[in-house]
Amino acid sequence: MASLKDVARLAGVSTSTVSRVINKNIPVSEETTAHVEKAIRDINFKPNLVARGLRMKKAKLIGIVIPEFQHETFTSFVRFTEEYAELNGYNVIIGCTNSNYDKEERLLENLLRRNIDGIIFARISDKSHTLKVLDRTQLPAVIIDRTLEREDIPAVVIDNYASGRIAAEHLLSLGHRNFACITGPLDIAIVRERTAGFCETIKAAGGTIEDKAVVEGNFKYDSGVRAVDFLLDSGKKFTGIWAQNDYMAIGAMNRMAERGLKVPDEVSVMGLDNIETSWMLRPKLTTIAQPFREICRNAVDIIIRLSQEGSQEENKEKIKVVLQPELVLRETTAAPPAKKPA
Amino acid sequence: MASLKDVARLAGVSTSTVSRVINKNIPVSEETTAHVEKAIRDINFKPNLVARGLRMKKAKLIGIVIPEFQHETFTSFVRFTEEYAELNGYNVIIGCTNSNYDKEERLLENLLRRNIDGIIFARISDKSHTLKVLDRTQLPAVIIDRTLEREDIPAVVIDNYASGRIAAEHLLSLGHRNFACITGPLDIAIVRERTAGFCETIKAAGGTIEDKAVVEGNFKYDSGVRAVDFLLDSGKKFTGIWAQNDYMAIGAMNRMAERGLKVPDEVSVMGLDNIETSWMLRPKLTTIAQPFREICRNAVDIIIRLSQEGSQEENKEKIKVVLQPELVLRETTAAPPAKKPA
DNA sequence: ATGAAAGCGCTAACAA
DNA sequence: TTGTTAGCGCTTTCAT
Repeated sequence: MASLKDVARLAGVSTSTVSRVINKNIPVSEETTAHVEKAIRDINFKPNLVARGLRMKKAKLIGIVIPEFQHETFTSFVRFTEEYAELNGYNVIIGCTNSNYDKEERLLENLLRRNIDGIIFARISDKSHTLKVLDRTQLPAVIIDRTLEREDIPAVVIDNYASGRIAAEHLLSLGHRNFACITGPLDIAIVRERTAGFCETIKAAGGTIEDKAVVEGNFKYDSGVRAVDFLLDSGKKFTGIWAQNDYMAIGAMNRMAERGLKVPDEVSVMGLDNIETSWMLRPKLTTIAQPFREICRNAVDIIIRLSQEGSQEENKEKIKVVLQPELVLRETTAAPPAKKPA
Repeated sequence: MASLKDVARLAGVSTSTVSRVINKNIPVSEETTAHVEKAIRDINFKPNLVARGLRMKKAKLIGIVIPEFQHETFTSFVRFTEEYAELNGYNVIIGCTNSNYDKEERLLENLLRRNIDGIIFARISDKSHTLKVLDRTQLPAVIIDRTLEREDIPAVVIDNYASGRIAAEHLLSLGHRNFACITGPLDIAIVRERTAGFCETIKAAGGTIEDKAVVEGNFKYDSGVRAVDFLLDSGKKFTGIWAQNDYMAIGAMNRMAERGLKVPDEVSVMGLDNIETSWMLRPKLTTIAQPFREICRNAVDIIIRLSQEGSQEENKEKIKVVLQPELVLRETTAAPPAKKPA
């Protein structure tokens, strides 16, 4: 691999001149520029990013840390982060914690030792050790898919209240009056917002959703199954149910089918996320799409901006980007049956 | 962040001594070692990986390049590569080409400029420019999920012939005699192997699979749909069908349902991969599992070994690891109906 | 067993 | 506008 020095020798200039030509930050005469550029082309020179990274303490590298790979939401985050980062000349190091505290710590540490430009976190915990390290190091960081108590870390999220509202409005517009909801873990703020959006919209429209018909899940398939069992076993009446992600919605839907409830004839089901599986099922799941690409675009933008600004202390405005989710109409919602369900 | 120099000063030794203590490659007296280790602990020193990367021309970084994120197979590759790499102290840079030639080139180039230790490719093309670059640079590389014409690049694959055999054997054992198959793109060697495994096993057992009942797909959902349309429209008789990945199998299954064919009562369907969606469907898809974790473990092992050996020219043994797929029995296969299907 | 010094490839003062 | 020099943080001869 050719180095700056090779180019300099070939072009008959100093290495700093070559560096200037490459970085275009300091004026170089047109003539010299031409020579240097020719030399660069001739030996197909590309600056070594490790050397640059050592010198500048950043090297166009972004880290993304996700809690798991099984949920398509997280692979979508990785996908679009990589896509948008690469478009901007950044590469991305990927790390998956599996919600393992130690691994999260190791990951963060290694990323720091690599002089990365910034980190994007999906779903980090409020109490995470990571947050302290982030404070200490001043490393640009963005959190996506949830917010934290402390608001000094930039966040990109969807309008979670709106997602609940959209679900409720759609179901209400079909004529439903009795509802149930399967939430994510209630210690997460966005989950409470989603729930509020759903329940408040329903109540404002005169619909009914009992407290006991709001069942806490954990975003996994099985918790959708269990929630339906609970709802049915305790005799809750509902014709419309919203699960706060697609996996739970699918679990719920399958379970209802097993228990003889027809979707959407007897119960309408909605999810959130719009994962691939949601349209491969029969009936296809009506859901609410998260704008994954937009989320990542914003997150990457923030990292790049922060990293270029340097850590200008004054610049501590709170950054919070809120994006709008969108209804995806498919086959699991319909008007409620004429008479009340069992 | 503390540096080697800080440790050296604190311990009252030279930086080279500290380096030796860390790398344990050159003897250091027990006493000095103790001092240095204490100093390291005291200031919580961790060697900067960028500096090390510059100096050593490798920095415990592995690249993985996939063609897309939509197929769960590829995210699984990323998942387990990261998992196993991290276990060995490596981080991974992820790149997705979207089958875009230019991006593949840029990605490779950037990885090289980062002095990575090696690259894992999923599904690179035979004619790829990348292969030439790989030759030139001597960078450790492994290809997974397909083989290349040229065999000097290490490969980790499943026994694709066996996957076809397993599918056929299962269907035959249920009593099926008439078959169809939806393949991947036939220009890929593993696809031809899978097809051979399936067809040859069927024929050896006295079953029937017409040439025209082997339909070429492209591994995507839609091609499964189209294949079923073709098979049904052209009046092919079959009670057992194998699609060479789960997406096509699901497409096929949904399409058959739409056209009034009951799965598994009238037709048995099998896939390959064992993606998450396959068990969320109803009926759950009977399929063949790829040992994703094992594939990645092997790939990472090879990279690490190759990268540590250095490029010992003599050491050019062909590396090819073949792993066994495994039948996953679920609900889409059953004995064929008593009378022939339409 | 240890230290001094050079250098990986780059950028950024500082001089000229 | 350009070159010289130092240095990012580490490893590795080469001395001692």
